[in-house]
Amino acid sequence: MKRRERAQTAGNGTARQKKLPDAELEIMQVVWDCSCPAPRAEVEQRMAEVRPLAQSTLLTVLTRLSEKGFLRIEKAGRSSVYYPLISREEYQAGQSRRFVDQLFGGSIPAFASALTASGLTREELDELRRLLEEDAL
Amino acid sequence: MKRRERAQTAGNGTARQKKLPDAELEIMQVVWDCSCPAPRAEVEQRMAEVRPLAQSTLLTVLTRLSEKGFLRIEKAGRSSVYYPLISREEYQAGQSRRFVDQLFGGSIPAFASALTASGLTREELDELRRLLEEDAL
DNA sequence: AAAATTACTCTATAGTTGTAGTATAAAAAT
DNA sequence: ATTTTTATACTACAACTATAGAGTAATTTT
Repeated sequence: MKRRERAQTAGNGTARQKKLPDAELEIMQVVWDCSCPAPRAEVEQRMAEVRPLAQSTLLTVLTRLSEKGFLRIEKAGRSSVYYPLISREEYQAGQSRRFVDQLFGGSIPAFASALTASGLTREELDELRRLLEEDAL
Repeated sequence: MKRRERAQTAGNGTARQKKLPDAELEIMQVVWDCSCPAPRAEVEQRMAEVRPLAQSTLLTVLTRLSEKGFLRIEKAGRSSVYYPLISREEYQAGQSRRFVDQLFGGSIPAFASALTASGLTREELDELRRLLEEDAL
């Protein structure tokens, strides 16, 4: 059984944005937290604070992220730097859409109920409502 | 490297609810759509409408779902019926929480922006806001 | 220049997911 | 009782994920 070839883009476009597995997302988040481009040392250091991983593991995952088109790895002097090829915000937006579609079949009422029951506090829900209102302007 | 044993519960509780992979979620959705308990024939038929799969594939995934504690499989006469051990609403609520935490680090403003930029229409966003307001009562 | 350090690549392995062929056992039909 | 049908279980396997050890090449230190 052959499966899909890896998209080289990872970008959004009209096609469905691919979901990153947990470990890859975690590391992508760290890269997004870093300066851009992100020097290897900074990625490594921040990662160590979040969740210690063998260096080779981190490097392996970064390579995968670049194969999937989420990062570009570039040599800067002796060491590497990492350019995110999709912004955190783009990824978050794309995944939000996917989430509503996949889990709720696009139903906004179902989504709203789930948020209400999700364990978010009343304050957080109020804040969300308020921010949606602002953003609507 | 040994990895975590499968939780037998799948329920919510305080512990983090495990995320189902795409194929399993798709089938779980079909089961939720069925009468409860869901007769095998009904599951099979509805699944065929959504996305045709070899019968053995469907059965394999259903078995996995039961191993993960999301379903109970029971014999009813000659054939099986499936009891969801977690409701669709519980699952949706748990995953919503996980989503906000994992992707936005719990940040409501980031979540709100992502929704705004997600491609949901203005009407859908308004509806969401309205429903959150209602639910807050 | 030899030794040590650094930075990375290659290789490896166990577990997960997606998908399905084949065997087996029970029941129904002839 | 034999054949056919059903219903399910067992087995399989390739791609994907999580994780890391070991090797290698370049750079710095002594």
